[in-house]
Amino acid sequence: MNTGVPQRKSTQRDVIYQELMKMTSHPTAIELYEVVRKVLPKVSLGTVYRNLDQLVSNGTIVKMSNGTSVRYDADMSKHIHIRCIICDTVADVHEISGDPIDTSYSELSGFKVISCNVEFFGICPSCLAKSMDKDLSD
Amino acid sequence: MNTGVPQRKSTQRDVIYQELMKMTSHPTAIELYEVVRKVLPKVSLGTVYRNLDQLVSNGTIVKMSNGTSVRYDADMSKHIHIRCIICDTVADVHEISGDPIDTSYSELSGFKVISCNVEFFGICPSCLAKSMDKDLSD
DNA sequence: TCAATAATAATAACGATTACTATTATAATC
DNA sequence: GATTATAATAGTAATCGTTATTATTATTGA
Ligand SMILES: [Mn+2]
Ligand SMILES: [Mn+2]
Ligand SMILES: [Zn+2]
Ligand SMILES: [Zn+2]
Repeated sequence: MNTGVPQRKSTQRDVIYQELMKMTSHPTAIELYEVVRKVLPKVSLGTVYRNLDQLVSNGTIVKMSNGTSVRYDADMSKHIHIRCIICDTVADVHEISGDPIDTSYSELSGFKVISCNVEFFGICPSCLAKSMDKDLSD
Repeated sequence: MNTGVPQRKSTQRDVIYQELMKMTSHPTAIELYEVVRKVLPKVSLGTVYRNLDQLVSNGTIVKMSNGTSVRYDADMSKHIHIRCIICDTVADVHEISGDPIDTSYSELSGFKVISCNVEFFGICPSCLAKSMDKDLSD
């Protein structure tokens, strides 16, 4: 078993993290699994899930969800996300001047704050174009 | 079937929305289902899911997710959320002065913006107290 | 009243995630 | 280097939130 606390070296975890770092697509566990398999063909999906959870727990990566899919991001630089409600693409918005939100808000409720996710929802340029095409053919 | 667009009157949808409005707990679909059953004992879980989706689609309510549970909120006033990573409680933070985030950030990526969710993650006062107790008994 | 069809209840199916278990890999001790 | 303890893994089964299906019911408009 593994409850996330003790941690010894693991080739699988290293590859999972390295491959995630290379990606800018905010992959799901399964999408990342397909990538990791190319390096470690015998890796199991459970190992990907377990290690992603660990990496999230110790603050090495972040995960986000819209209720449909859970996506992971190894980019810990300050940025927010926007997700297309049509195709589920997640794009980064790095051009943040100053703190996007005031962390002190959260302290009002007596919580010990660990992390924060700011996520916009909308329609991506590609899906916008497609819906234009559709409108024209009416 | 129902793809969310046409909409005629429905007792079930009214009760689902009314009961959600009474709650401040940000219930899951199943939690809300248990409440709605007390009013409409024959309601089906699928109806709750279908109508919640509809209400989200037309902007009447919002949903949020941390990857584990999807929760719904009928409170559309400007506020953000903080969720306990231990017990999954979601609390409101209403004391927002001005916009918590600058919506213009998202426009940089060419998306048509529809909504935004700001969610903090942390440990709630109750779970903090419990972890204190635990530490003492070590 | 009557047709058209949106919405529902009941149930089956699906799929992402988790749990389980025997085996393997790691790190510490001797 | 051998021994030991146990974290981590691969493979698989089980779980469970959500969707899909379908026959039936309710709503709306003519
Ligand atoms: Mn990102
Ligand atoms: Mn709220
Ligand atoms: Zn899109
Ligand atoms: Zn808590």
